[in-house]
Amino acid sequence: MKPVTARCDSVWSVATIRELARLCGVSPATVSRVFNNPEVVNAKTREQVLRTARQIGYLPNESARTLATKKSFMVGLLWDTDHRRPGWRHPFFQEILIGLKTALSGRGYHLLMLATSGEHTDDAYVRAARRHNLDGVVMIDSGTWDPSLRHLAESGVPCVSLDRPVQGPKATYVTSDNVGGARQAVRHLHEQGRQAIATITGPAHTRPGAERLQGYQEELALLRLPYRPEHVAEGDFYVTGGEAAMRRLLETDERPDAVFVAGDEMAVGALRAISEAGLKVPEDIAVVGFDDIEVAALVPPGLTTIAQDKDGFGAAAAEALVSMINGADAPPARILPTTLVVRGSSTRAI
Amino acid sequence: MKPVTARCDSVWSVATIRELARLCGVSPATVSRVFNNPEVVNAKTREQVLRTARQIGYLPNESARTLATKKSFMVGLLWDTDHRRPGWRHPFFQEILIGLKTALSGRGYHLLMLATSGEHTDDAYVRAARRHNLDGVVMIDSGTWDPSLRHLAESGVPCVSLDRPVQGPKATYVTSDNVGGARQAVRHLHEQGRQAIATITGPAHTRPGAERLQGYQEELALLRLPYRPEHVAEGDFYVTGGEAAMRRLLETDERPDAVFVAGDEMAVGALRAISEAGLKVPEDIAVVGFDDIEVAALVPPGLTTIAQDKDGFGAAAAEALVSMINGADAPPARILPTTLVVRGSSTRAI
DNA sequence: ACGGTCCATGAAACCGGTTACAGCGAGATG
DNA sequence: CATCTCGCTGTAACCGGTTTCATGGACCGT
Repeated sequence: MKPVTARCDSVWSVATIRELARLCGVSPATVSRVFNNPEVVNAKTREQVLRTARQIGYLPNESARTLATKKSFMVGLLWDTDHRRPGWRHPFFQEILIGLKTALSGRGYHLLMLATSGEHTDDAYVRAARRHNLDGVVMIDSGTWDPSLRHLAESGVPCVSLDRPVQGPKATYVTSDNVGGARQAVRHLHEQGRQAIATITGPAHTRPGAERLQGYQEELALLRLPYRPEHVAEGDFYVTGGEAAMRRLLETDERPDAVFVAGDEMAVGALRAISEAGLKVPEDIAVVGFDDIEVAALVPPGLTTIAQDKDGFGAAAAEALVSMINGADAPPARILPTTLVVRGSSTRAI
Repeated sequence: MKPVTARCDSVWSVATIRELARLCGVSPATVSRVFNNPEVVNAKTREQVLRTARQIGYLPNESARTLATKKSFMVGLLWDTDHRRPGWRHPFFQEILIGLKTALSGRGYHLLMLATSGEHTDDAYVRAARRHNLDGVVMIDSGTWDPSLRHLAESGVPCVSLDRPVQGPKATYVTSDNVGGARQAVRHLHEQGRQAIATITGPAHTRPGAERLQGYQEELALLRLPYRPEHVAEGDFYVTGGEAAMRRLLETDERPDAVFVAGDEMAVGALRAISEAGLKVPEDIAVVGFDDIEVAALVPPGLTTIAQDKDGFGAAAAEALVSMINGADAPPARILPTTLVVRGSSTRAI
C-alpha cells in the first residue's frame, strides 16, 4: 500500500537519498553507490534500489552532488554584453552556438549562459565560474576583453576561446585558418581574371579582421598584384558597415573589379551598395565573402564565400574542454581549414 | 603589504565561509548575513567582513547556497533535439534567444541549456528541472511534444512556453497574434490589387502554422475572395520546404498573383522558385512573409513581412517566469501584436 | 536597582549528497 | 580449526552554505 503519492503533486514528492535508503532497508552509502558505482553493489540490492527509486520518483539533487564532488558538469558560456562588437549576436556565432551546445551535450555537459549581473570588473567571469563550480568555460573573441581573458586563462579553469588566441596551462583556442581562407578568396578572384582586387576588412583590433587582411596582402604579393591602400576599407562585420565601406571603395580613382569581403554580413551590404551604384555583380564587380552563414546562399546571385567549419568549432571546443576537464594539459590550438564555396557572385555562369 | 597573492594561483585560494568567519573573529552565520541581509548586521562588522572577503577572494559557493535555499537562480532552456522540426535551430528562435537571455540576465537569472542526455522519456525535462533545482523553464513549440509539455505544466515548475498554448497553475505561454498577422498580410495584398492570393503554410500540426492558415481563411472570407484549397501548400518553415511548396502553387490551373507565406525562411524559398520559373516579384507575384528575420531585409527586392516582436518574446517570457517564481499564479497568456513591414516584394515601387 | 526592548551575534541543525574507513560473513586455504 | 581473502555494506565525517532559536549586553523608563 502506502500510496504516498496521493495528491497530484506526486511529482513533487521530494525524495532524498536517506528516504530511499530507509525504504530499501539499506544505507545511504549503498544507494549512492547504486547510482555512481553500480558494479560494486550486489545485483539483488541494486535492482531493488533502482525499482524503489523509480516507484517513488527519486532524483539525485545535483546541487548536493556538485557540492560534494566539486564537479558540476556545467560549462559556462561567456556572453559579451557589448552589443556593438561582433559577439554572440552575430549570425555566425549563433550558428556556432548550436553546434557547441550539441557537442557538449553529447559529452554530458550542460551549457550555462551566465547573467552578467552588472558588475564589469575584469574578473567578473572568473568569479562567476568559481561561484558556480563550472567545469569549464567557452568565450568568443571580444576585441578589447583581454584583461578578462587573461584572468580566466590564469585562473586554472579550463577555458577555450573561439577566434582569439590564448594560451595557458588550461587554456587554448580554436579558430579558422583566416590567413589561408583570405588567400583562397583572392586567388579565386584572380583565377576569374580579376586584376583590381579590393578588400573590406573587419575591425582592425579583432583577430579575424587582422588575419584576413594579412592573407589578402600575402596573396596579392604572391600573385604580383599591386597593393593599393585605398583599396582597403574597414567595416564592422555587419551589413551596414560593409555597405558604407563598399561605397567608399566605389569612389576611389581606379574602381576595383573585385572585392574580398572579410565577412558575409558585410558582403551582403557590399552587394547592396554595388547595386545601388547601378553596377552588376559579378559582371562589373565580383564579390567573395567569408563565413558562409545562411544568407550567403540566399541572397542573389548567391554569394561566393570562404566557408568556416561551424560544426567543427563546436566540436573542437567541446573536445578540448572535456580533455582539459579530465586532467589533460591544454591541447595545442586548433586551426580549422576553410573551404571555398563558389556561387554566383564571382562567376559569370553559375 | 601582505601580498597574499604571491603565487599565480592566488585566485584559487578556496576560501569557505568558516575560514572567512575565523579570520574576522565572527561566526559563519554573521558572514552569511553580511551577504544576504546586510542591514541586520552592525556596520563596523559588515565593513570588516567585506574588506577581508575582498582580500582573500572569498566567493560564496552557489551549489551550497542552492542546496540550502532551494533557489538556483537558473532557468532551463528546453532545447528540442529533433532537428527536423522548427526548434532553436530556426533563425527566428535564434534571434529570440538573445532577447530571452538578456531579459533573464537583467532579472538576475542564468539560462541553462540542458544536455538532453539521450533519455527520451516524457518526463525527461521535468526530471532534469528537478535535479538541477531549476527555478523555471522555457520551452518552444515542438509539435508533438505534448506529453513532455503536460508533464512540465503539471509538475509545478514555473514554465513558459513560446508559441504553444499551455495553461496550468504555474504554466503560461507567449505567442504572436498569428491570426491577426496573417489577416494583415492578406489584407495588404488585397489592397495592392491582388485577387488570387495563395498561401504557403507551416506544418499543420504546429500551432503557428495552423493559426496563420486560419487568419488567411478568415480574411479571404471577409474580403469575399474565393478560397481555393489548391492554393494552399504546406511547407516546413524552412527554405527548401517553401521552395517546393511554391513550385506546386505555380503548377495549379489558375496561377496566383500573390502568396502569403507563413514564414520568412519559406518565403525566401518561394522567391527562388518564382524566379526559377522565370517570373518576377512583385510584378507577376507579390509575396508577403512572416517573422521578419534578418534575411527578410537583405534578400532582393526586400521581403514584405509580418514582423513578430522578437524582443517582446524574451521580455514577456522573462517577466511571466519571474513573477511565477516569486509566488504569483500563472499570468494569462501574452499575445504579442504583429506589425506589417512593407518592402519591395509586395509593391511595385518601394 | 529592576524588568523590558531591541540589536547584534553565536551555536547548532539542516540541506542532500559522497566517500574513507572499518566491519562482517562466507568461502577458500593450510 | 584458525586464518586469510574477498565481496558487500554501514558509520560517520564532510562538502559550504542558511536559518532558527537562544543569548548577552546596551539602553530605556520607573
